[in-house]
Amino acid sequence: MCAVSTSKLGYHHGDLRAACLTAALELLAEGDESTVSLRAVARRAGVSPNAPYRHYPDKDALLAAMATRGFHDLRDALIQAGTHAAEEDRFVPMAQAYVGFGISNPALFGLMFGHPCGRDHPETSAAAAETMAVLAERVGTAVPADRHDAFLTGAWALVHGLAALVMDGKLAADDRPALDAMIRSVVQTMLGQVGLGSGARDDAP
Amino acid sequence: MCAVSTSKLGYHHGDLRAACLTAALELLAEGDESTVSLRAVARRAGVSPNAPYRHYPDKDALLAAMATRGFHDLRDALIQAGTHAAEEDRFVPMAQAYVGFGISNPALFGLMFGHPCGRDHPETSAAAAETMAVLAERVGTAVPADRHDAFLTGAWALVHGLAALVMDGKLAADDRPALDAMIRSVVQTMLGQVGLGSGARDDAP
DNA sequence: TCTCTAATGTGGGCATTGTATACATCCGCA
DNA sequence: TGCGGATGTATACAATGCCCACATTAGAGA
Repeated sequence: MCAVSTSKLGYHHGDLRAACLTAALELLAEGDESTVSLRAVARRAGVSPNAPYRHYPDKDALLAAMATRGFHDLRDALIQAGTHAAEEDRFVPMAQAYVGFGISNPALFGLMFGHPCGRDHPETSAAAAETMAVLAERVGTAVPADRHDAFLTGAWALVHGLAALVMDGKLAADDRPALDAMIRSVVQTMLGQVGLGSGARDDAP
Repeated sequence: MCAVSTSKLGYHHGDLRAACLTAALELLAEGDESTVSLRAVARRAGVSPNAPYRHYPDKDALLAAMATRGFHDLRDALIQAGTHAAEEDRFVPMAQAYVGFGISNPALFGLMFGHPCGRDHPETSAAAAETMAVLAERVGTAVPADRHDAFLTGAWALVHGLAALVMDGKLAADDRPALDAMIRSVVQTMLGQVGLGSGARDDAP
């Protein structure tokens, strides 16, 4: 996996920076945010407790790097979802991808949006902005001009709120197809009036 | 403030349970979630580090109690906002109250929705459900029946997403009136056609 | 009024965590 | 060959969550 002269893994690790990041993401996926301690990360990377400090000034920096990775993954998922749909009906699959990302990576999602770690880290903020730009760009074309900003904000808030509520267990989500159908129904109900959405279709694809 | 036979505050505190809760809420308001340590709470309550354990089995129980209080406050704010408006235009002030609560108590809001502490605590879940029931009840009357569930889910997701995004700094919110105007614009754009919003009817109740 | 008991608060202690400092080791370049 | 900077280690410290044994007190029953 590593391609940076991995030969013997002796005193020097090779690419400890990346190893810490993946170890931290694994730990986060296996548990919740409290599972990610710098020492556990170091342990998993097979390295002394303080070694990560050579690559991240403090724990928040590691968390911010994780959040950055999360935003990039979310961005890619949104792009892919957007390309597989007709221009007028892009919003539904993108909403499904957005919520789906949250379902698949709940702790990471919480880190990306809930944790203050990204606030002071420009890389994380940039990644977040980039992600939202995808949403805006892919959807903005089909929006009536007079309500452009309000609609974009509303659409973004809608998907984000859906994801947050589903992840919080406030909305039933045991079954993925049922969840996708629910998202489709909600999105079409909310956007069908504004000029987006595909009219009156409410069957699953 | 306390009315539980506060006489001398000697060895026994009088109502340490409540004192811990308010101390914890103060600490949360002054900083972020990491500011709330059980020991700091005990310190502020003027009591030994382990005294809180007589009233809360562990830290999560205290956090859950805080979240419960938060949900009750949010519920009250929603109720009050809903009563001060005409029936058809209730949703805008309620959305403003929802977001306003988040702005005023960002750390508490994050605790209420982001933290897994409320998951295992039925009191917290009940308070959350109660809060959402207010939103649903006050709005549900004006919704077309065929899309009832989808609309309620969407409306809830919309306000919740708005709050989350504003609090994350993704949406400009330096000025409160401007924020309220933005919320009004977004909500009316998304909901105006469905039967709510500032719409076409003008009979006063 | 006196005593016993359970509730409540204290004190000491342990493992874990984030982080600072000093030291060891190694790679690349002169 | 030798040296310097980058990288990892060792040691240490304060803070935290939580467990245990003990002290204190309030209040019910005699």
